[in-house]
Amino acid sequence: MCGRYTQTAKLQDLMDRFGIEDPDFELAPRYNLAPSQDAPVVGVNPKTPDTRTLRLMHWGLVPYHAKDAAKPIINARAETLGQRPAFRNLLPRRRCLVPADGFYEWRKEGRVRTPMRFTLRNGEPFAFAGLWDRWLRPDGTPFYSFTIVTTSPNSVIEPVHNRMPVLLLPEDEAKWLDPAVTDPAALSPLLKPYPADLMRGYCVSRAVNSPANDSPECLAPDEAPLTLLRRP
DNA sequence: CCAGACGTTGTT
DNA sequence: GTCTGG
DNA sequence: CCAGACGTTGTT
DNA sequence: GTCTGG
Repeated sequence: MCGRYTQTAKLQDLMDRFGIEDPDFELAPRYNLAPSQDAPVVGVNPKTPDTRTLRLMHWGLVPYHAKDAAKPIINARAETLGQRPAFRNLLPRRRCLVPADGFYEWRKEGRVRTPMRFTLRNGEPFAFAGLWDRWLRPDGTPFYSFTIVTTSPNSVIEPVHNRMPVLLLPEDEAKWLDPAVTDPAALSPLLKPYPADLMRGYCVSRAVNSPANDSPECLAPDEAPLTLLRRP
């Protein structure tokens, strides 16, 4: 999973906590972020271990060795992160936090697919665990991109989907961003399903289905599926 | 050794 | 670049 | 993830 | 059906 999320508040919090200066792009809330779009990401930069970079990156990892950007990777399985050739070199040094405050999954009932939004119960923003990379376009200009780590679902997500994105516990965010931490064995314990009792989910408008709809309408609780079943 | 892949999800 | 498959 | 397209030639 | 774009 994890092919759509919301990001309306976490940035300032992360900037404060990690001493990041104002970015050179506008901070605008996003209600329906989709793969292949640009999203703000806080990354560990191996060349400047004492600082964190906040920049817009393309959702859909294009590995540095790629010949073209034709096959972006939007998710990475936590279970095999340290083994896959494409990821094992990124895990030690190219981790990132992807700020968010909700994500969407589609519940399947027959052929009806109802979008649901999952958030923390306390409504606080959070961060997905991500990996990023830099690819060089044919013209030599850098292209920054990231992927979101997924894991097995907790009991809140499980009725809807067989995977869920990794939400880092707030107390684990600093470790995920610490360039001094390079041991996969120290990192993989962070990539667990988020505690179910701290999460909730609710149905939202089918407006979410189109990535072109990037408005607060995507956040509003919706009971529309019931009206579809109503008979005169 | 060289050639070719390097990823996930969902759906049937 | 680095791993896998042949 | 969903929505929407699914093509070629020649010319600049 | 399958790929691309958002």
